[in-house]
Amino acid sequence: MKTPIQQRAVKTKERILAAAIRLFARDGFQGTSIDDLAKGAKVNRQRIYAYFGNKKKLFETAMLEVFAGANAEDDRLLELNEKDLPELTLILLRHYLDVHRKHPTLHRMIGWGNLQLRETPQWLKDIKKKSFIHLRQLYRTGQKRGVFSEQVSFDVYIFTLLAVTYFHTANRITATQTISPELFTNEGINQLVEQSAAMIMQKGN
Amino acid sequence: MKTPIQQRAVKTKERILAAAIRLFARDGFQGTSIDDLAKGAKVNRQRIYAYFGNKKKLFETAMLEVFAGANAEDDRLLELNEKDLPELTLILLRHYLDVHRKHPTLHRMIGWGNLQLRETPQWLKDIKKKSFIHLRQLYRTGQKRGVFSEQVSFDVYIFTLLAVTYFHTANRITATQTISPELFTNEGINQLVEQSAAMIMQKGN
Amino acid sequence: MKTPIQQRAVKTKERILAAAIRLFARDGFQGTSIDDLAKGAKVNRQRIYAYFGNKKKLFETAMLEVFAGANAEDDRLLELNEKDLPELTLILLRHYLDVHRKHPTLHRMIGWGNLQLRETPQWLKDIKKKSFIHLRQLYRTGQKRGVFSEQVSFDVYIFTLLAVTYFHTANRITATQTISPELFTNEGINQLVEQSAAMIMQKGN
Amino acid sequence: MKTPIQQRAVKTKERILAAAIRLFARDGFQGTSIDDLAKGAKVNRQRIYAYFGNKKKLFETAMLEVFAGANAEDDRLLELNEKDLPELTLILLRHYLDVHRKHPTLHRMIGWGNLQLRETPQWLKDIKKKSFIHLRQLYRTGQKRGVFSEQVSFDVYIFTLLAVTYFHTANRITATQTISPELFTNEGINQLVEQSAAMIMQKGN
DNA sequence: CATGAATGAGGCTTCATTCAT
DNA sequence: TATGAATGAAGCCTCATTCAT
Repeated sequence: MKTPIQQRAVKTKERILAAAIRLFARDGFQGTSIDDLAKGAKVNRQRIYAYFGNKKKLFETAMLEVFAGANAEDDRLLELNEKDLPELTLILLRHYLDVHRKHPTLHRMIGWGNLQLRETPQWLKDIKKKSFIHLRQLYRTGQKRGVFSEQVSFDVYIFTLLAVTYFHTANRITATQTISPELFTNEGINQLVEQSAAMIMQKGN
Repeated sequence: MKTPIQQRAVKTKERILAAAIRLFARDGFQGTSIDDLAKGAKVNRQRIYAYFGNKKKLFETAMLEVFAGANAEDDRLLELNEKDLPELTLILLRHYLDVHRKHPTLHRMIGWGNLQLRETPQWLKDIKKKSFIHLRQLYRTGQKRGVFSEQVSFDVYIFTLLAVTYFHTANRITATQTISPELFTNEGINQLVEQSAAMIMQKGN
Repeated sequence: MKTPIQQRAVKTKERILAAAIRLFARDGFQGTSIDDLAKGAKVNRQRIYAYFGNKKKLFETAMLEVFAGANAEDDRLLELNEKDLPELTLILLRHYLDVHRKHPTLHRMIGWGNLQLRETPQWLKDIKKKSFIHLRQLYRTGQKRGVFSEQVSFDVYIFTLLAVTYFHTANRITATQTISPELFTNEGINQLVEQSAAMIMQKGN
Repeated sequence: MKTPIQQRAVKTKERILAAAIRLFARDGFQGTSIDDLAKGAKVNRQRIYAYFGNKKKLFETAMLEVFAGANAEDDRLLELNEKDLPELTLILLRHYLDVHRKHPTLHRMIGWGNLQLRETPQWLKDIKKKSFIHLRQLYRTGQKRGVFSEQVSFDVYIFTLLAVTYFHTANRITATQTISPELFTNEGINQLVEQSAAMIMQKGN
């Protein structure tokens, strides 16, 4: 019994998208050819155009898919509550590092996007909104309780956490040489997380 | 004493390198063609091969040039001394942001490099060494005087500062949407710097 | 008696043929893709192959349809009789211009055909025969009565009329520039018809 | 001793243009591929782009070349004078037929142009102006002397002659079948010319 | 030193057609 | 009857590079 033709198409489309994510993340938009994609997906070149229009649209679809996939992890953050306040920075640093670890294409897509996009894509907007609303409230509570400084806004706080985790993931190659290779060993990562958290949360000290 | 002909050659070579920096930073290695470079430098295509061998070597030369140029700014950091300790974090954040502002190709070259290079280039190795030696000593002094926590190593400290400034510069496009557009206004940048510094240096509070 | 399904098929076939005439006339054989045809007829690509075999056969069918449709207008000429002899040239010029006006795809199909066909298609053979038999007889009568010169054969006479009307219709774009734009205004057309008729029929003058 | 490189380039460019005229005239814009052109000119594909930009520009250049070449023949018409008035129609019909015979690509380029161009190309303008100024004056003289009717403008007169000669050349394939094959034999052409001239110039009869 | 000519490979995309449901 | 999936070839054009002057 053969697979219904529409399901075959779904599989084909998925194969293309999977290959697109893999290859675009690795080699970028310009570094990936339609031929590479077709071979990577084991698909006829023309199928790509049938399903995704052109290379650019496929790239955007792949990018969106990666962002959405990675961002789904942030749902876990909604379960954080006041009990977690003392360790919040540590938890968030570990969480964002973990997201990058689980979604190794994410930082590369962010990188390619920032380098190649001239304008901000609208679909990015609010992608992190849901978790941020929750975290912002939690942070506010933390400020009232003296866990966080009143001087430091939530935006700056979360910006710093995202910066550290992104920078650590994306700039491994240059930072290994320019700063210190030890920060990128397994042990180094732990130290980084703990010391960063201590530095940022030293209010309580 | 150079002959006029040699001087012309130097000018030509400089024009090519300048165009290479400008175009490679903007469009990346794959996004820039030899023709673009030739037109950008107002030079015959063949001159590029005569002076730089091939496209890849020219890219590497351009990258090195950008890194070296930007890094020269760090010499200013050697003048920092113990009097600056209380405001060190603020000073450094401003300095690194300023470097990116003065060398707008830097973060893009770092980005392309991190995405395209498979291995760490050796020449990056000690590029920041000189300023770091000085800063590390200063930081140690700060720790002894209780300005900085003993728990936080210099590597983590400087890593965080570089992360924040790089992230702010390089991820403007995505971060504008996902985090907050206000962090990228002139006023927002000041707030970011001051609050970050406060957060990181709050030991004293 | 046809079943609903068969009627649907007829409608589909007609839609395809109508789209084919429209698109082939406008863009030619090579300029029209099967996809264009399918979209133009709001039909699945495969239907075209089911009904017409392939692109070439569809083109030939469309061409034949246009020629036949336009030629049907010539039945009106059968009603011309000896009373019309003095104005015959005028009548015919107006008639052929009118045919082109009513069948704007005709001259384009003639054009594509003459440019693309290597050999004369057999089905064209006697397409104008019926009206020509009648007109030839009328012309002979005109010659006997001194309306037309004995020196000029019917073939040359009718050839000239067809040439003038076809040239005016088909070569608008080039003739507008090379000869005179005024011949292509509404008023200019009338002048052309009347002066041509006068020129050709000036025997009586 | 080798050919100077610039002369080689000239030869190459000429080969491309010659092939373009031959192939575009035969198969049209869409029917001719860059590969066909490259092979036809025994040239690397890329040379076409180096010298002519793209396919469309090459087509336009070829078209212009054909028109200019054919039009140069019209200089002969400047030598016509009042002595030729009685046979002017005959002379012109023969001349224009001769032009088509010597420039067999002309009518095809006109055909492709009329079918494919949406707007009138500006460069066509005035291409026939020089000879027309002379002929118009001659025709006016003929009218004064009673050789041509005052009723018939020069524009209509010359339009008719061009229509007949173009139609005969371009519509051979369809007209052979629909009108009469005999008009396209050598003898038939003579009859056509003479009878047409007689018909148009019968004023004097 | 500098230029323009030339090349072969590969880029993205669309084509006419056939297959499977 | 009708549809969507799939294919391989070919379309135009640009690429990085080398050659000849």
